[in-house]
Amino acid sequence: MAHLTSSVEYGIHCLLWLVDAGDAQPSSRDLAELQGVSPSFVAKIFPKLEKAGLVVASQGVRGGYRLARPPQDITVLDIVDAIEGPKPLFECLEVRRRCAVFDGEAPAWATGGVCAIHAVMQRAEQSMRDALAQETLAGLAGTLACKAPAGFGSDVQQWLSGRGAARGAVRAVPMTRRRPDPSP
Amino acid sequence: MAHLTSSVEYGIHCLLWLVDAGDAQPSSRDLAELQGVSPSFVAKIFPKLEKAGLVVASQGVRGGYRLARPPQDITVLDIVDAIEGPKPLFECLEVRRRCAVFDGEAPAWATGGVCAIHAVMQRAEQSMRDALAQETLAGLAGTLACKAPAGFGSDVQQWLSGRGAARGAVRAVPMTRRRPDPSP
DNA sequence: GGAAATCTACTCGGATACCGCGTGTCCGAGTTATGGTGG
DNA sequence: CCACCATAACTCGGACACGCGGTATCCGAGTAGATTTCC
Repeated sequence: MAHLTSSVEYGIHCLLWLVDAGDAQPSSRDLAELQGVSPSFVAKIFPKLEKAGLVVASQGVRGGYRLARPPQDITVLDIVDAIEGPKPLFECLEVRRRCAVFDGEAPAWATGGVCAIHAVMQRAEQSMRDALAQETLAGLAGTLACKAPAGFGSDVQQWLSGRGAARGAVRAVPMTRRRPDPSP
Repeated sequence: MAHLTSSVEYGIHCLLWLVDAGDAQPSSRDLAELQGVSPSFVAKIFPKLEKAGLVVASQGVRGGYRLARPPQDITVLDIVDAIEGPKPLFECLEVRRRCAVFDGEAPAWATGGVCAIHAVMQRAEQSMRDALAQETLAGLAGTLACKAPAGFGSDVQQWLSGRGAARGAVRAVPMTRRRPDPSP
């Protein structure tokens, strides 16, 4: 985890819409246009969520994504790790080894164990991870549901269902099958 | 604060050397060469520490830096904020306002208060900041002093004092003052 | 001998290039529903 | 009426540019100390 990027923000917002999506399987494009953000960019995020086992993908014209687990079993930390990868908050450069007083060879007492500064950073990172792990998708969705008026959830469901039903329903060009050649 | 950069690591290491520097005022160059890192880069970090009131600078050939406060009054969080500036861990893009269901104008219930996702990130950041604020320069220095053998501290002091005494002591070119023109 | 003047080396401090990562976009491979076609 | 098949649109998934922030470097302004010179 480096610093929390906008990819993480998009990912969490998308997964929140999936919590109440019902039987619809919104595509990454549906979710992007529902939120007014770049469809290409959202499409780049979802493969990471799928590899981490947070969502499952369906192929084809009616395909899309749905949550792989109940929302109460998905923490914000899971999402952050899935999108940003295992990058630590702090990378120790082992400056302590290069002290000029050592004359080229660092003694064992200087290189043993974890660098004290590194240890502080690791504790801080662990505190942050603990805080992120305490919040689940279900909890976030509940908070949002309390703020929204009663009919909003079904409005969104209708919007998504309408998008899904419209896929491939209208063919721009009517089918013009080339007839088998009737003559010699 | 974004992600903890190597500037922060260099800064903390330098300040730790200053804790036990005694009366010597090491220059940024001294501290860099003591640790085997780029003097130019270290020289770029210290002005930030000075503006934040963590160190005081002395000009001139025997100039250098010393701590502005007792080391027990300088926390790791102070150093991180001084070097990285006030950047937050997470910048909310206010995606919630752009929901397509709203048709261009977001209702008040959607924009009021703090975004739920943003709130989670703020809590996580606060946990990290609390962890960083619990550790002081004095605490870190004590941990390191326990690891090092008895004579190490005075060895470093001698190294720094030697550097300081050598400054400007040997003139490469002896002074050749141009005499006032004696005759017209 | 004492004091002023001068010079040097060193310091801090900010302005300037290089590079990697994140953001954003595009295009190809694969799959499913569709609608016509023939038996 | 039913089974089959070719088509097309849509999906996912990865490969390709652009821009910004961090890393690293260099150079100028200013000052304290050391040396020299004069009274």
